[in-house]
Amino acid sequence: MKKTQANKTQMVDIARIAGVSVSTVSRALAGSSLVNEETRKRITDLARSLRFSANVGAQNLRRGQSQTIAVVLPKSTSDQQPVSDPFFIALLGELADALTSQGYDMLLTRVDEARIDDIEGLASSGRALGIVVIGQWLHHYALTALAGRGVPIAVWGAALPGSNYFIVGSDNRIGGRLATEHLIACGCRKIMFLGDTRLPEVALRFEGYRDALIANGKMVNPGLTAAIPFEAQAARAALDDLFAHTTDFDALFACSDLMAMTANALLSARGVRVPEDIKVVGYDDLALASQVHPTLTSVRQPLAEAARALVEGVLQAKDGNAPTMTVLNTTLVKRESTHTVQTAKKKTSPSATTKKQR
Amino acid sequence: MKKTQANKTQMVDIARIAGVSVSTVSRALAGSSLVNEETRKRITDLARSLRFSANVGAQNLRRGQSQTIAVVLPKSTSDQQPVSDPFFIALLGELADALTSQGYDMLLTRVDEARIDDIEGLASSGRALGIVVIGQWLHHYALTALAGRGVPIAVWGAALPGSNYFIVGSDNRIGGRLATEHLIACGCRKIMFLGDTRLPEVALRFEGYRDALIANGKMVNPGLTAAIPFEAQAARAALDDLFAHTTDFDALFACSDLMAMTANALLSARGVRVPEDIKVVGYDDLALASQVHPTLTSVRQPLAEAARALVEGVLQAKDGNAPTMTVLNTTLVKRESTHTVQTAKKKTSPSATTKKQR
DNA sequence: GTGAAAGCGCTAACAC
DNA sequence: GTGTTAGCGCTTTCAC
Repeated sequence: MKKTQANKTQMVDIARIAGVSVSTVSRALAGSSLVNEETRKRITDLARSLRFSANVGAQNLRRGQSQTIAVVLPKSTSDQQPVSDPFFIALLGELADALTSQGYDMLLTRVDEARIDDIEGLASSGRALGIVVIGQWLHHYALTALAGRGVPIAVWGAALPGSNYFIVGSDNRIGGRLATEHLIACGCRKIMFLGDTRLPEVALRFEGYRDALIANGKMVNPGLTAAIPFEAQAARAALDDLFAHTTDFDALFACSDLMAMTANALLSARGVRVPEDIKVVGYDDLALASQVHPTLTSVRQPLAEAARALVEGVLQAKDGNAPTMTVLNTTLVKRESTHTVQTAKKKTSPSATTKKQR
Repeated sequence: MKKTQANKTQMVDIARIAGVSVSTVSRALAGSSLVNEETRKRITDLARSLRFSANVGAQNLRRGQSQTIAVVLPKSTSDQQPVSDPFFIALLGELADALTSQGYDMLLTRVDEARIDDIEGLASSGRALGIVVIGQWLHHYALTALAGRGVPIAVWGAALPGSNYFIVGSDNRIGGRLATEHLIACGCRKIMFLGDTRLPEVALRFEGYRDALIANGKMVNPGLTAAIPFEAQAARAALDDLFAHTTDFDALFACSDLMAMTANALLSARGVRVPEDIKVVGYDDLALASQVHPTLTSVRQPLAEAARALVEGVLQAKDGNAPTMTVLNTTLVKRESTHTVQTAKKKTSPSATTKKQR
């Protein structure tokens, strides 16, 4: 008895039954016009009734290419959280759809940030034709090295001029600006910026924040900046600490919705009301943003477009094209957390209780 | 010039440089003890410095098996949401880790529920050795058919006795019971059950709910049941409608944290306080449950274990073993949303405003 | 229009 | 210990 792949039907079986050669089966199934219409129908019908699917590995081997794209979700070594931010998940979902609709398989891998270099194997082993890297990154160097070695990668992140790999991101600077302008328009005068500016994307959002302040004749107040991390637990601790020390602000601009929600929860627990006492803007416009109370004003990034651009990027990278940066539009979605309230304001508003600067 | 896989180094290159045959390279890299220690070292060093990874497709083809497991996330046709519930994401993350740590690749696919049968191709094409199906399902029939055809599947869901495929789930009945008992212990007397009992898992949770009521000498009140769907938008609409018609309850037991949070938000918007006026228990114990205000009491399902069991399940299914059902422990995590408050209760408590039954 | 034959990159008998 | 050889299931020349 021949050693064969766990009794799966294969082309040779179909060929035998149909009384043709394997090549004809292959051609028929590939929709080649070289094959007689009648035999083609016979073969395709047979294949369908046998629930035949061609062995993809063999196809790839023969064709010298794969139809799979790897998606890499970095996880920080410290943070053992399964998946950090819902935002990445949303992007992941869009990626899955974008890939599927274009006929690619999606290989999902979570890699320890410390071993980011390992992802090269995904491409060099032929498992995937290219790699999409999602996530916050302080990894510019590693990614540059990978791309330099010819690994096809496209990265979700901030547009860093002169990088040698494909980057897709939203316009963080405009995003920061829109959020801040809205808060200013709501009458806020002490807008606290929440986010770690060491991250390129956050740095750009901060620039937008500054742009908006300056355009309105204000200055950036260093006391109104807090380097809150993205990771949930750490963010909560940092915010709690922050609010324990100061409440001398009348608005928060948080660099993620998760952060904004956590801030809301902590403020709420302290008896501070949103939006009456403090207005809050988040970033990402998660589905959840419209489910919580108060519903959250947020900066939306066009995820479906992002996914398409990332796929396009890897494919281009694979073909050896020069890297590009795709910057997508951001928009502000206004909701309850920045509503301007008509009713008499409590004089106990925290923004009135302490003096500027701590 | 030979047609070769986009200039990737392969075994033959290493063999040439090392002055040995391809088989020796293969053996050395596989860690075979048959090969001389010295040559092995030479070869492995060479491979490392060349950043060589063996072509996985060729390996699989030759070995007649794949090291990939497909994970399927059904999406309802109506609901165009990228990914429905954060719970599934959390499970997905755990699955990714479980698979990685056991040396398997994860192929992620989202399929339209209507075309659930298509997933057979993932296995029959050799892309994956088996399939993990995640998600709410009214698909028992389709899954049974798949398993009947020999497709190795393991499913996250409710334990349905006599099924022909591997099932992993948590103890929904105990979960429902724990939640309800806790609410009873908190002094609640009109506990509303939120969830669509057409779903097997929800039906079991409802049984647990009933168990707890009966054990405490109470009866199930049909007016205290609402078939809220899991999907966020629909859930919000259904809850909004529910609360518009009745507030004759003093506790909510929601079948997902997402549902509980939405309920919280809607109640909050109506001026109802949690936990002072109404106590709320969710299900899933999302990371978010401890980030919102009030923090949410919830039933936890052990996701890491679940992931391991699912992987184990597919592997067993692939080997043709008889299907098993794995029922994991559920535990109750108590948080603010069910705190018993000492301070004087407002008499405007909604639970006191209307009469039993609507 | 169809078949025969070669070979994708690798592994595993089987020789030596 | 190492090399030689024969495929894994498929696609694609090249014949006819």
